[in-house]
Amino acid sequence: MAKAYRLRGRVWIEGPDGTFLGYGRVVLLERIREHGSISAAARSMQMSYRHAWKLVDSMNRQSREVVVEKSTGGRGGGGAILTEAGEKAVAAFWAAYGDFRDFLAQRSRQLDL
Amino acid sequence: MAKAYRLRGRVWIEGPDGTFLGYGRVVLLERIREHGSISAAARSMQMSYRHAWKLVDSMNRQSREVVVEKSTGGRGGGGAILTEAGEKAVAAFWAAYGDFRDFLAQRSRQLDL
DNA sequence: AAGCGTAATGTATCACTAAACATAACGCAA
DNA sequence: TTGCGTTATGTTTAGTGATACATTACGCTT
Repeated sequence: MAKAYRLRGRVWIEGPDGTFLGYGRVVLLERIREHGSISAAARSMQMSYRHAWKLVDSMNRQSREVVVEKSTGGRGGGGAILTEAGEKAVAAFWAAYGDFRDFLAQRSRQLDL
Repeated sequence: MAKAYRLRGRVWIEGPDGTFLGYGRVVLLERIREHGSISAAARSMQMSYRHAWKLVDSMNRQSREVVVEKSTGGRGGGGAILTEAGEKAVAAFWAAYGDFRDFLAQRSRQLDL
């Protein structure tokens, strides 16, 4: 039996200005949908708010329609919600990601070294 | 027409001790085959000798049979050659890499955002 | 014995990214 | 008007990996 080699990798969706969606970004979007705010989403995944905010800003700037709508002040201090466009982006990424996982698994089996 | 999004990514072959082969490592192996030494190979791709040596060492330690045979001293100061096992490893990586390129191209076309 | 170009390593510096801090602005509620 | 939790940003501080330097070992050639 061969040494346990396997094919691994990463994929992301890129726009004209660099990375638009990657694994971490998509998880962040889902956490925002779940928690209703960028700060709570960041906390839930041990990410600094600063970093999370920048990622959301990057995604919003690269998307035709914003993926996250933010509000400041008010009851609870404000918050953020995932838009329809955001939902669609998340789904598109997971679809590609799932196929990629399949590709890696299949190709790992074919490795002969 | 949609904004020009595309799927991008990276793949590598991983062993029990981390990365075994990646794009840069395989190019390095090919340069070693071409130039006959680690130092000349490193120079040819603007890589520091230090780094190139570490990569070769990592690959050799992770492979059942070494991928590069090195000799020190002697006429020309020594050198390095790609072994048969090395050739096989290079070929295996390019095969997976080529399929991955196809996968990305195909999936990029299917992206609807 | 001396010289050459390479392998082999240790140490230090630089570059880039992520994380940590530190505030300000905002708008509703009490 | 004060307080609260969030968005919004600037600044500073690690942490990581690549790069640069510096040195030794090696073995053939002349």
